[in-house]
Amino acid sequence: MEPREPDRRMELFRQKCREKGLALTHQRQVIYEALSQMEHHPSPEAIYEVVRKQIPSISLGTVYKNLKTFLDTGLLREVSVHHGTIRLEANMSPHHHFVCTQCKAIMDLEPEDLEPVKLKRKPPKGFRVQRFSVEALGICAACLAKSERARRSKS
Amino acid sequence: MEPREPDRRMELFRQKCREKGLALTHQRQVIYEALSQMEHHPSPEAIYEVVRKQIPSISLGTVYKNLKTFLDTGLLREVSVHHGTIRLEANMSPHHHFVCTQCKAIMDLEPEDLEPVKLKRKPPKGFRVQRFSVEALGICAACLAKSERARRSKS
DNA sequence: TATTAAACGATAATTATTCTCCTTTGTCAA
DNA sequence: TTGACAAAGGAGAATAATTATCGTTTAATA
Ligand SMILES: [Mn+2]
Ligand SMILES: [Mn+2]
Ligand SMILES: [Zn+2]
Ligand SMILES: [Zn+2]
Repeated sequence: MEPREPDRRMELFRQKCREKGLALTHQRQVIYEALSQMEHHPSPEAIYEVVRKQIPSISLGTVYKNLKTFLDTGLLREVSVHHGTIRLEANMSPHHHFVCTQCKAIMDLEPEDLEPVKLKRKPPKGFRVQRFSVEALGICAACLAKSERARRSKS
Repeated sequence: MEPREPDRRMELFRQKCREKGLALTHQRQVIYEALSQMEHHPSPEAIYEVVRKQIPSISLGTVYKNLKTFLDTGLLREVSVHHGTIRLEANMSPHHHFVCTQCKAIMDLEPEDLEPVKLKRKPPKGFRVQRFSVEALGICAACLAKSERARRSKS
């Protein structure tokens, strides 16, 4: 992300790990630093290829495990909101979606229910925008009720 | 999609198949009809489970093959834009993305470069929206150049 | 410095998807 | 109608992405 100040970024990372009770392993630091220097929103494999140059013995499993841990503790963000199985629809009219991040339920969001999406500036050099996809991410009624119930039974 | 007029919908489907030179098999019609009656933006597995009730001998491979064919011919839409491998980033500040649908390249779209995203109406009953994800889908400069070159060498 | 839970590495297992290959079926011309 | 043939289907193997298992190593901390 910030190309300058890598030391500060890593110091924040170490602090966050301490806060969350995560052991500060060499692997974790190299994985996090590699990802934060990559501008391309990489896949685990792509991160693995970079990290391997510094720790040739690291395993792909370790990369996956730590990326998951980092996601769970809010150190990283998943760009690909639906990266699981493909989801399809026959409704070809332009529209958007509500997506429950827990159960992956998808509901329609009609374009007339949304303020028009519009760029204020030009896209990156040479990029041709064809359409916008808007997703309202959140929690559906069913999942909300479920987590309510869980919370109540604990207290 | 339209709960009424299933006959009209299927007639349009058959016409589209003829146009595109796709054989009108029983399997294809059942798959398409099943999907267009499902409101839930299903996965191939979910479609398979429904279709199996009408054609118990159908194979999952056939479902996958035809969904792909339908996507290629513009009969269906893929809701999950990035359904491949997971993509990550360390940049936790709220922002959006440009996504090349060919090579899956992802570039940042800063929120100040976009008109604010806002719902005009309430979300579906009980749904709690946490954030919006906006993706400007299109073709990146590199892929555009590549397809230009391909087109030119053909003519 | 010794203890110990957490993390690592190797590898097996799982899941989603695609491919291969042989059989069946839809299309189209006669 | 029917016959030829390419397209499509079915079974199952193969591949890709991800997760789980388990014995070994390491970071935390007393
Ligand atoms: Mn939809
Ligand atoms: Mn980004
Ligand atoms: Zn839900
Ligand atoms: Zn591209």
